[in-house]
This record gives sequence, C-alpha cells and structure tokens, in this order.
Amino acid sequence: MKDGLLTERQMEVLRYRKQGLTQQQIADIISTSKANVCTIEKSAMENIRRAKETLEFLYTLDATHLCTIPSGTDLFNVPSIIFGEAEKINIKVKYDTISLINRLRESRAQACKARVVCEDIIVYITDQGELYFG
Amino acid sequence: MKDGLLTERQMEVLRYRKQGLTQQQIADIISTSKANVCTIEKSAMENIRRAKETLEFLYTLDATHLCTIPSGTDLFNVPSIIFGEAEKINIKVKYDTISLINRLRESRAQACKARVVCEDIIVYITDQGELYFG
DNA sequence: CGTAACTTAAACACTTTTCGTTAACTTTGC
DNA sequence: GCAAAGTTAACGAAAAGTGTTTAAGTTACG
Repeated sequence: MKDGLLTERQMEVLRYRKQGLTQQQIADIISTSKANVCTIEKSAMENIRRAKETLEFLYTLDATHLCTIPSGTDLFNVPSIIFGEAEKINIKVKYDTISLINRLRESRAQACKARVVCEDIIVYITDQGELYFG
Repeated sequence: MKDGLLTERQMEVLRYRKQGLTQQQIADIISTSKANVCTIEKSAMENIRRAKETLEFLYTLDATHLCTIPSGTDLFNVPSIIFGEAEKINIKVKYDTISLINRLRESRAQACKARVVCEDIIVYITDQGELYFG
C-alpha cells in the first residue's frame, strides 16, 4: 500500500544492474537462477513502463487529442504541423518554434534521434495551449 | 503488453469526475453503489501516487538526494538554495539561475503557482550536475 | 437540523502479479 | 566456434489487487 510499483526484489535487481553486475552475478548474490533475475528485471521494466503510461493518462485527462506526428518526421517540421492543427480548433499554442522543439526533446528524448522523430508521437493540447506528448 | 496501472473502471470514474459529476451520478451511470465509486476513485488515486513514486525511484537510481524545497518558497530563491547544497557535496550544477527556474517549471508545472512553490519539491542531483525534481 | 456528498471497514469471489524452477533458445564478444 | 550473457516458455504456489455489497461513519452547507 505504501511504496511504489516495484517490489523489493525488483528494486534490488535494478540497483545491482545499475552497478554493472551481470544477471549471473546478481543471481549468485541473491541466491536464485539467472533466468529468475531476468524475469524480475523484465517485470521491473514493465512496471516502469506502466507507471509512465499512467502519468501520461493523467496529463491527457484534461487535454484533447490534437494530432499524431508520424515516425520519420523532421524535427524542424513538427512546430508548423502542431501550429496548423491547433489553429483548426482555435487554440493558440503557448510555445514558439524553438521552445516547442526543446519541450518535445525534453519529454520524449528517446523518440528523437538527431533531427528526426523515430516513433509516432501523439500530441495533446489543453484549452490553455499547453502541450503533452504521448 | 498491457496498458497503464489504471483499470478501465478507474479511468472511467476519473473521466466523469473531471467533468464534475458527483459519485452518486457516476454510480447511476455505471450501475453500482456510490460507495463503490468512492473506492474505485480512491484506488485510482492510490495507483497514480504509486506511479509517481515509481518514477521517482528511477530518478534516484542514479542520483543522490540533494535537498527539499519547502512549499511556500519564492521561485527566485530556489537556485541559490540548490547551488548552496550542491556546493556542500562538491558538485557543480549544470544550470544557471534562469535555466534552473525554467527547468523546474517545466518539470513540475503544477507545483509552481506564479512566483511561489506550492508543494514540497525533492531535489536530486547526479554526479554530472543534472537535476531531477521529485 | 437535515440532506446530499463523501469516506470507511469487513467480507467475498475473482483475476493478476510475483517469484521461483527447469530446460531450451538466441545474442554477443573474442 | 565457444563460452558467457541474456531471453523465453511452461508451470505452480503464494501474494496482492479489483470490484462488489452492506452497513455505519464523516463532512459540508443551506
């Protein structure tokens, strides 16, 4: 009831991994099989994924879907796409071109490789012109 | 691969609540008791709390606790507090005064009302001087 | 005061998650 | 090619979470 999503076991494994230990080494330390370490680590990552998704939902709760930026889009084309879509529903985005790109890169770093978007990105917008990237 | 932490039922209730409906109204719509709506809403909030805590663990995995900015602090006093604490442990923060404030507002928008911090904010720092706000 | 809104607790059936095993499979680096 | 590292699948037992109900308890407010 108190803690986060991760069990003690899962946090333990993640901490050891962060230190660079192999699954086998961890298995020896916590007295189990490497296969088990693997599944514990995997379910830990899955829980982290779900935690992120949960907070995304929270953001989108008061935002409406704006558009989707397809994978492969040049980063520098993103602002005009978003501005155009926002205009259609008469909301003014509260970011200029540069800060919009920075905001996108902050919130979805792994979806941005160099100058290109490498994952589909869902764009949400609030009535106040605030943006969230799903 | 499942979605986030929240069940369909929980998201349903949160959406209706966001629209301003009472628990009784929601109970009528989804055909159950208002007590049940209450527990569903409560466990939804609990799940959101756990999601946040989970991501906080992720940040603290490679960061050390620096300090806590108490609710009520003037935003413009935050940088000097953080710089002072970082100095104590001999780490140089990689942000100047202005960008630190911007980074804080980006990452914890709802904790910043006008010029004041309205929630306790835990500050983490990595060896490289990167900051995270819990 | 009284009523609507909300919270809480105990109990129950049900589903999901977790940790563990074994054994086979794939990937990676030398 | 070999060995170490990592992954996957199938299965089981224990633990945790979910949605309900019922019944009793607050809180807020005109």
